[in-house]
Parts: sequence; C-alpha cells; structure tokens
Amino acid sequence: MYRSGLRTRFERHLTLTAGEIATLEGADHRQLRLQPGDVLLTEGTASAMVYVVHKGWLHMSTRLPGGARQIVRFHAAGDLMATWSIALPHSPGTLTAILDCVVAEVPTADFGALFADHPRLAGLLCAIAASDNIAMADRLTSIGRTGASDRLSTLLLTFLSRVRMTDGPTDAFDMPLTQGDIADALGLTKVHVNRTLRGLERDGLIARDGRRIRILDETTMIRNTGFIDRCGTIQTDWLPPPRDQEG
Amino acid sequence: MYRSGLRTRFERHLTLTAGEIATLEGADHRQLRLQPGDVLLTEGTASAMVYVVHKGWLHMSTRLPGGARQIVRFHAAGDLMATWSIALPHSPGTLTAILDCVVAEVPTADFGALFADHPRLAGLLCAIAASDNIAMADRLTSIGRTGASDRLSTLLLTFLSRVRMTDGPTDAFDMPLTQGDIADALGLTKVHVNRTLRGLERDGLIARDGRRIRILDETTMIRNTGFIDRCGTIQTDWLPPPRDQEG
DNA sequence: CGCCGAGTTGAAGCCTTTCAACGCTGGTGG
DNA sequence: CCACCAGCGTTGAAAGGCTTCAACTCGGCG
Repeated sequence: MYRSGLRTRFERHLTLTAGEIATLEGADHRQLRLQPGDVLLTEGTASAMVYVVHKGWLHMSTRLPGGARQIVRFHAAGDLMATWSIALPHSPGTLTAILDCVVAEVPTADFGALFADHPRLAGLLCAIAASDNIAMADRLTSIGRTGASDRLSTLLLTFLSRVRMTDGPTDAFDMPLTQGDIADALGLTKVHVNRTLRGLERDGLIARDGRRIRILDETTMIRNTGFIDRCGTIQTDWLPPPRDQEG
Repeated sequence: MYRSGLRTRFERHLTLTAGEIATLEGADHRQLRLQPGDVLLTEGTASAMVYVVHKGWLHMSTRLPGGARQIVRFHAAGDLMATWSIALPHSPGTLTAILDCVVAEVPTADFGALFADHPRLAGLLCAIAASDNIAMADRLTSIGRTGASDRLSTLLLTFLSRVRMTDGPTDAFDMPLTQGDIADALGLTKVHVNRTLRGLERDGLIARDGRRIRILDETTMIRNTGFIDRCGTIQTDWLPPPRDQEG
C-alpha cells in the first residue's frame, strides 16, 4: 500500500474530505520507478499523461537546433509534471530523472471527472499551475538579468529552500546535479560554472565537500540576488467548498 | 453593451452554452482603460484581482536589487493577467500598458463559484495556465541558450504570430516596444538590441520603416531559432461536459 | 526654442565562451 | 588483478559577444 502522490501534494495545502481522498487515491494509474538519467518522456512525443513525483528529483529540458540544452525546471516530491498534456498533444520537453525516483502516472482523461466532481481540488490544481508560472518568471529574471555568480547563488538558494521542506532547518544539502547540468539550467558553460562555484567558495559564501554544499552566508547571497522564497504556500480561501460537505 | 473579455477568450477554444455565457458575461467586475506607460498593478502590491485584456498590449516585468528590469511576458487581447493572484497575496511583478488598453477586472473570489458551477470553464482555465507555462519555458530556452540575433528573431516571430491571430495572414506589424523594452525582454542592452536589429536588416531577414517591421525571410529565421509556434490551440477533448447540458 | 526620449554609432573593456589539457573515480573487460 | 575507458571536475590561455560609456541625431511637445 502506498499513498497517492497527488494526495500528498494536495494535503500540503488543504484538509481533504473522505470523498476527495478516495478520488485522489484512485487517480494514480500506474507507478513508475526511474534511475538517474532515465528518461520519462521525450520532447516531441505524443502523451496524454500527467505525472506526480512521489520520490526523487527530475528535470525538464528542451533542445535547440544547434543541440544546446536548456533545463527549464526541476521537479521534486509532490510536484506535478507534464501538466502541459492537458493543453497540448505533444511534449514540449524531455523529463529526465536525476535521482532514484518513484513517479505516479495520471491520464489526462481522468481530469474531466476531477473537475466535474471535485471543484475544490480543481481549483487547487489551477492555483498550483499559476504558482508554477511565477517560479518560471523568477528563473527568467535570474537568467536574463544577472551574472553567473548571482544566477548560481539563486539556484543554490532555491535548492536549499526545497530541501528544507523535507529535511527541516538546515544549511547544507547534496547537490544532485553535475556542473554540466547546472550550466544547462543557468544558461552558462560547465567551465564557467566550475569557476563561479569556486569563486563563491573563495568568497566564503559557500563551502563544498564533493557534491555536498553548505551555505555559509545566506544573508549576503539573498541580498545580492534579491532571492524571494515563495515557499510553496498557496492561497486557498477562494476555493469552493468540497462537494461532499457543501452548505 | 460590450462583450466580456473572458467570454471572447473562451470562445476561441469552446462553443459555450447559454449558462456559461451568462456566467462569463457577469464575471467582469469593472472595466479599466489604460494609456501607454500606465501601470495596472505594481510589484509587491496586495491584489485579489485577475485581469482580462480586452484590447491593447501590456507586459509584466520584475525588478532586481540593482534596478535592472526583466520583462517576463506580454499580454494581448484575450489573455488572462495576474492569474497568480489566485495563488499568492502579493503581486510578483508589475503590469504596464504598452498601447491603449481596455482591461476587465475579475475578483479572485468569484472563481470559487466558477469552479463549482462550471467545471468545463474551470478546466479550460487550468489548460490555459498550463499553456502559459510552456510559453515561459520557450522564452527561458531562448534567453538562456541563444545569442542576441536568435533571441530577437524569436521575439519578432512570436509577435508576428500573435498579430496574425487578429490581422490574418501578414508578414509585417508595428512593433509596440521601444528598443529599451525589447532589451529588457531579451536580457540584453538597448545598444546591443539596436545593433542586432540592424544586423538582421543588413542580412535581409527583416526590413524596418520606423516602428514597422516586415519579416522578409521567415523560413531562415525559423530554421535558425528552432521557433515553434504553439499557435494558441488548446486541447479540449478531456474537459467535462457543461453542467447545463449534462447527460 | 529648448528639452526629453528614442534611436544610432564608435571605442574600450569585461564577462563568458571556446579550446585544450590533465587528474580523478568508478565501471568494464581482458 | 590491472589496464582501459568514460564522465566529471579542474585549470590555463586566447577569443568573442555583449556591455559600458559617451556622443550625436531626430522628432514631438511644452
């Protein structure tokens, strides 16, 4: 027996009713296990599935004519992936595991019933999509308007914030990405990522031990980058009441 | 009498029922008129409104500690703006008019009833949000992994595509942005935007006459940039039936 | 008439890339 | 068991794309 990834995610924001829980627990169509480097979905492929990360980390990336790769976003436990499949027939990007992952698969066709029967969950789904949009806007600003060390700092702060959601208060984490991956996420070269990483280390902002990274001067890094931790809270006050507890 | 911006947008994707139309026509809370440069909403402001562009163009921008500005996205007729307000209490960006605009205001509080009463519209709303997410991913890739001329080409192709939605087949349009705006949208300086624009002109890819831009060699530009026109179509087959025509 | 914003151009400088090489580690096969 | 290879991290030197700084034009507007 396992707990639905969707349920876990939604319970982060709402107290669910029995009916809602039943629907969410029944939503997972199939459960997939992935190893680092495994590709869940390839750019251009037809797909009618949404995925929920149960465990592990993945990223979504796109490729350009010249072969260059851009990592567009990261997905950790509780995240919905491939939400585009409710809007588009073909995948605009590739989903790749960067750690051992467990992922649940939900056919987009099932979302029709979800919207019809559970307006509160549908609303939350929409709010999550809106929230994802902000995260993308933040990344765009970082990449478009800051230099290498600020971009890198922002990425590290984002990961730290994400790790804290599961590990509690900490200032260190194991970076799951290679320097090449970091480069593709930040729009830099891996060579320059290396130099920048060492620069942050030299300046006493971070410490490194292999892949383990410790944030030494979070205050300065936040001040330099203007980093805002949107901390994953989502407003739920506007949502309609759950259908099985109306009135 | 005017037609609701939301209704116009939704009819782009669906044939609405009488009940749905009534709801959408009643949704607009207030109608606002803006002139170029007018700010609809300022970064950091508390807001509980979603806006629909009825006429004109706007952009959303964010600012960094150093004062640098990044234009995160553009909004044209039919677009929903500030959808983040269903998820966050404070605006993560500034909405600014770049042309004469008419904008409709919808309180987020009204979305609860929309989700409860019109699951099909709610689903479409969610699909639009997912689709917006892809557009952001495209821009991220363009800015993170291409040089100035490809970035600029992609922007021009995007605008052309958008203009064609209203003007029909054409290969020219009036650029509503200053070169400084373009720079802030592409993560470049206005000086370099100017040089790059002249470069495209010199290479025979575009022609300019004041603010009017003609795309001369769309094929080459698309080949160079890998531009994909997602052309605004959204899958609707998974949506639940409208509530007033169920069964 | 004078000012301001937008567009334009040149020259110098910097950040990042490119190219190239080397050390290290873990996995594979002889 | 060890040689070999591939991927990752690291470093140096040179090249390049973009920025910065500065100046000048042009058209609209008070």
